[in-house]
Amino acid sequence: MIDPKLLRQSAADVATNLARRGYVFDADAYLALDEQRKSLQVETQRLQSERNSSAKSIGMAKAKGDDIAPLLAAVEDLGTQLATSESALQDVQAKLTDIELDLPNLLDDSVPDGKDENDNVEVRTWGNATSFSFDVRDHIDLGEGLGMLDFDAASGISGSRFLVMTGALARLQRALIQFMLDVHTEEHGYKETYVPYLVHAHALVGTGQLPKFEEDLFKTDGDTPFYLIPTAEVPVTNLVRDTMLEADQLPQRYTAHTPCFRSEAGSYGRDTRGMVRQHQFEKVELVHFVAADESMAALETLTGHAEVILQKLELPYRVVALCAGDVGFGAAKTYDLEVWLPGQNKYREISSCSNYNDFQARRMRARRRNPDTGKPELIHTLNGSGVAAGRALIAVMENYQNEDGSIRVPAVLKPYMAGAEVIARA
RNA sequence: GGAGAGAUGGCUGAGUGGUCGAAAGCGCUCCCCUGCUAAGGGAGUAAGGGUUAAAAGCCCUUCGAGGGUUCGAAUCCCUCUCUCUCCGCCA
Repeated sequence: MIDPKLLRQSAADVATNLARRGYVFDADAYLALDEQRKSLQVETQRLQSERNSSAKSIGMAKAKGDDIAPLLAAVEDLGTQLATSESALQDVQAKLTDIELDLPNLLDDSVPDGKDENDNVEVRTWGNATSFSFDVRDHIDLGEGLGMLDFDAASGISGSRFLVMTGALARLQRALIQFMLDVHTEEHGYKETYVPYLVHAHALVGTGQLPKFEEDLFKTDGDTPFYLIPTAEVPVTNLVRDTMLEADQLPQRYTAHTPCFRSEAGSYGRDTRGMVRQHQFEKVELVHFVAADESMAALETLTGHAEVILQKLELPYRVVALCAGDVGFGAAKTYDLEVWLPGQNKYREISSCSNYNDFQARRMRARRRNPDTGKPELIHTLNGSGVAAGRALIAVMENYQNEDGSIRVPAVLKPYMAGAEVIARA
């Protein structure tokens, strides 16, 4: 959520910033609504004040034993007036809140202009596109050739966008997850966490998936439904909801491995083949909680931590700065890591690292006490994939393939694969 | 699933219809005292919002959330969420 005070004072500037995303913020309509709110609030508060003082004098009169009947008569109409005024105020405030929850975050000035992913800016590359002396296969051919990847079985159980893996391939994904968690906890100072995969709506409002993106989520039945998490970002970031942190408790870094569940509504026809886009996938997530003035530096650090994973796996990748039109709803700035996939002959997103600044913190009421002023202030939150395990598995399969369809095990994963060098058809 | 008890400020915890935004303690800030340290004494210390150019001041809201009763609700009633205890079941 954008600071409502900023919206009121600089609505035009906010509209200009959001226009870079292609988002139309009707500043005049908002300000007109806010004017309504203001006059209703002044009137409501005047009536409330009147009620409070009369209630107080009735209380004192009663304590003295005086007759309170005339006092009661004097405030006869006040109740209904107040009720009318209060409910009108509530209506307007609800409308304002709806607008505010719908507004994406302000973009950082360093975000490049652009409409969609074609306008993203390459920041750096690492490694060279893997070269082969034979015709490369994609991960589907490789996995099915090994007899370890079965989309037919999965669709029989759950339909499209699910997969079944068996044997060494299933283990390879587990190895990737273990490896990533170990690097982040042992080398990058993250605290490993285990979190719920089913969450209440308010947690998703806190991180920004609700109320706007309900159709992207899976939801259980019942009066108080659960939502399946679309990313570990949701439960992990909500660790600081409604907290007041002391200065020495920041920064904090958390990592978690969770499955992620996404309905992929609206992505019909995209990546229908293979395991690139699934309803259920595994991911290792990184989350930072930092003081306000540290978040931009933290974004660089966080991105670097995700990059280390790809470097250790010796997978070629590039870092792109997302352009204004491609930055996600709650983020102020985002770097994507794109890994080289020989099977598609292009780079594909494997990690997305974002600085949310105070956008999520405001929704969650996550604050720290400023040691200089003694006053509470919103913290900043960041998160990034470190990295998506399903897509990392694809990248390993395709980049480490042999001519006979077997797959070499990356050096750093061998300890997690009982020392196996190669995955071959059994 | 059944029965019960709870949710109060940064934290612990009093408060069961009126002058209660809320005792006390802890923590924190400032000051004093003590030749170090430990300890002691005093004062201050919730958040969000409105009014304002800004501040001061004044006002409003907030005692888990939402409704209700009342002139008046932390306190009474209803619903929900969460926590704890006991029973049952269970990986």
